[in-house]
Amino acid sequence: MTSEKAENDSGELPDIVDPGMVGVQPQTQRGQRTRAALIAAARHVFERDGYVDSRLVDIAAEAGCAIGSFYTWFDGKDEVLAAVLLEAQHEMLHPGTGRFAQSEDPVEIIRAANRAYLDAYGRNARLNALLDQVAAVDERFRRMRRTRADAFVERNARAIRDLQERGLADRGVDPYLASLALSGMVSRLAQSFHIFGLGGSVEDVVDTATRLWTNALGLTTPDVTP
Amino acid sequence: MTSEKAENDSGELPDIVDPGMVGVQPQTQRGQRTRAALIAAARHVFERDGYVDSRLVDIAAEAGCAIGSFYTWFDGKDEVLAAVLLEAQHEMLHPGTGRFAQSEDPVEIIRAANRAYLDAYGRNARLNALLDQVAAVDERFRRMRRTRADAFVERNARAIRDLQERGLADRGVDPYLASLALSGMVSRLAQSFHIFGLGGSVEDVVDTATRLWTNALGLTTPDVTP
Amino acid sequence: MTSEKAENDSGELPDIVDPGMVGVQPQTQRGQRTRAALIAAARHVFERDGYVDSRLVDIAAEAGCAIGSFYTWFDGKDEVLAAVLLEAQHEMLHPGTGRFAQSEDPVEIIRAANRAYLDAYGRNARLNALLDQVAAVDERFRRMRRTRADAFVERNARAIRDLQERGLADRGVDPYLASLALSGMVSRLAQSFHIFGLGGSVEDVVDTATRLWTNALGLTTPDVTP
Amino acid sequence: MTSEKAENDSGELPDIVDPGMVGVQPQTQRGQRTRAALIAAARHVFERDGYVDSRLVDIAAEAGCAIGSFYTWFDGKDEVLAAVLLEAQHEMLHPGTGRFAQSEDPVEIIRAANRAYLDAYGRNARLNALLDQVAAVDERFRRMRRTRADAFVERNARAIRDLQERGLADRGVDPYLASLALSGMVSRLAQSFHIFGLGGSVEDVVDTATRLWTNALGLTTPDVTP
DNA sequence: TATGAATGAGGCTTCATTCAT
DNA sequence: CATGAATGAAGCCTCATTCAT
Repeated sequence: MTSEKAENDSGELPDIVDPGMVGVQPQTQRGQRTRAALIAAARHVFERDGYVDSRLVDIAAEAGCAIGSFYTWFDGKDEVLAAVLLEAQHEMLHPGTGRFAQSEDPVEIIRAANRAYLDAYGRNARLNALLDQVAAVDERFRRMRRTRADAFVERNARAIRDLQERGLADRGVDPYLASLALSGMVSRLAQSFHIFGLGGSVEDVVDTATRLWTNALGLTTPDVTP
Repeated sequence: MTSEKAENDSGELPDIVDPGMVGVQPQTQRGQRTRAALIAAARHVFERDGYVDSRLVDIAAEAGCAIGSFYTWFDGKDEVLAAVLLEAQHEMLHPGTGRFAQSEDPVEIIRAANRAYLDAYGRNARLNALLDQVAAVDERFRRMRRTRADAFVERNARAIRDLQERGLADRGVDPYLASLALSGMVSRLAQSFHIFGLGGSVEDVVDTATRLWTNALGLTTPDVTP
Repeated sequence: MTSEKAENDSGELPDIVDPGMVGVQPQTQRGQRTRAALIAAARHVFERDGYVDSRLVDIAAEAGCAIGSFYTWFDGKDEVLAAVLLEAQHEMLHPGTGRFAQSEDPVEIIRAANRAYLDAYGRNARLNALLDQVAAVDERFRRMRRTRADAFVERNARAIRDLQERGLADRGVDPYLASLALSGMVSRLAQSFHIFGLGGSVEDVVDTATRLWTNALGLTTPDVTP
Repeated sequence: MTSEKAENDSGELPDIVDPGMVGVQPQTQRGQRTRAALIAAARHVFERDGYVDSRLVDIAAEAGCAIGSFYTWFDGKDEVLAAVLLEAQHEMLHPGTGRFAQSEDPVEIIRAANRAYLDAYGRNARLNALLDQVAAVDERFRRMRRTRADAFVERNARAIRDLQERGLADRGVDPYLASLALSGMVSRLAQSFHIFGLGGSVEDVVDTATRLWTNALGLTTPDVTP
């Protein structure tokens, strides 16, 4: 487990953004409003123009306040971005598999997790693309993305190890490496689907991902009869 | 060859960079030298500072020529980058699976392809990271990366379809989607290994990738005996 | 007393800071406290950061009050500075030579005055440096410093004239010019000693200053025997 | 001797400004001209507006070039100032006592030195004031001023020691401290005269300075007859 | 009185691009 | 072809000051 905060018993994933990184906290309602407006405006502008090409002037204008007010709450572009990501991280980290988790069938659990991941990715598609962009440019956000990815990889690695121990999954693969590979596979599919505009239905993608995942682990028997 | 997906008979992958994008061709030896020095310098500076944070001034300095000379050969930063990528694209597109391709065993062919991909990725790791970075910022390079990725996906999709038709691979998955997923999986592993510094040996990664890939397609029988 | 050179009968030196320049006088105890805290904080911040580089925000923070409260009491940075100097001016103007003044020996009187000056300068060294800094930037404080310097020059000029009239000091020099020169000399020594960190003991400096001063006026006989 | 470069045999004072501090050296005549124009313009603007209140825009405008060109040659305001001072330092360090130096009479030598100092100070009065201002704000220039002052103090200290050894000057004072005091005295007079607008003629000031200086060292016999 | 958020003019700085030699 | 100086639009950021609560 490389993430900073240990995962709790309920299977929650740890937070990613260091809250100390996100600027000053307002002490009045008015400040609250302005700061929130700035974060919303920043998300909008970032998603529209990209991080690199965005301008603080536009963010302030979109938030309906002066540029100086921006600096009342944030130290710069990177700090609002951190705040934007902090706001979005709950949604992005907890895809909400809960509703399907009651099933006993590992395959169904995996299918549910994949569908949840794809959905959550879609709801924050532009923000995910943004994080990719900014991670390519700024070390701090690269770490942030890495931490987020690790959270999923670790969780899935545990699940795989569990299946292996129960004699359900192929013991010929290292659970961590396998998780890294398969989690990456799903993440890539999500990217292709939601960002690059891969055609087809979500269900097809979920099905394929699940089939490959379970085949790979030996949970299902591939149909290879000629 | 500028078409995105065409492939010639010899099994070659298509070129990615539009040659019309890479600047002026020198008429003299002196020009030849300057232009080549600029490309080498650009690659060096890009890999060191990243595309966004690099400065033409540094590239010219590294190449040992004046900034004016840069504009003799290229129209701007993006054009040198295109030239840099053009120079590297052969290496990046043709990992050189040839030596193992003679084997009849599909598993060995896949293993060889995975190893070749990982090696090639490693030899151009920083350039790959660079392409990721720049793709996040510039549409044209996004397309370029996409084209490159597509080349692999298409090739692998054909291979999968072939295996399915020969009754060797699981018919339950769409060959294109499966290729997209599995190619992405290997690409992610390469990224983790060469860029993010995942521990372990290349062989472990190759083994895991191959095992998962072949399991997923039903080419191998996973070991799940309790 | 705002006149520049007037001196009252008791031999006191005139006040330097125009009381009309130092802001609003509080009507309540609470106001009293806040205002005093601001002055103390301002002195602290000014001495730490210098006048030019200091920020009102820091002064307010140091005083433990909001920036708005600052403007309740002062109109700006210059006004607090004036208040700071007003608080310190008594100490700076009246070095307290009294204890030695009873001596009849002119040399001893001069020595006592020099020692008193040096001591007083030291007790307010940082504030003196601050006044120098601010005088270089703001005409009003330049005048203030000038007035303060003049007070000493005038007093010493009278003393020199007195010694000349009593046949004890060299009549070949203009008393005012001589006072300007010798007062400046001692002031510079104080600066060197307390601000620039000249080595040596205070006594050495006092001795040298006194010897040179009295030699220069012919009060003592220099030792020049080979 | 605390200055960086040792004084040469001919009695020259060492340079003060570190030439490595003054920006880029032009490689063409055109660059030469622009850079020189910027230095001249900077001196003009600094002397008119003071260092703190001066704006780079004004300097560039005065030099007749774009603001970007300023940054071609200097890294910022401080660097031009260093260049300005470097240009002026020869004049300020070598007042040119030569014409009177042939006299054997120590008193006449001192008088000549004082007159030369006062003249040189006057020719660069505004620059001296500027240096004072900036020294109050920036450590680097404080050191520069200090070095310059030290050069004079050291030179005069040597002269005093020499006179003492020849049995001409009061042995009761430490030569370095005495030089510090007397050099400071003359410097203060120059300041009063040229910057603060002290009335009277230069000759009067020179006479007083010389009389006090020589009295102080015992080179002359003060007139104290009642 | 005290608070703390809002304001915005104005300075600084960067660097891709142009151009005269 | 090469050179290197000139250009200036465009962002960033600061902080004294104002103002509503």
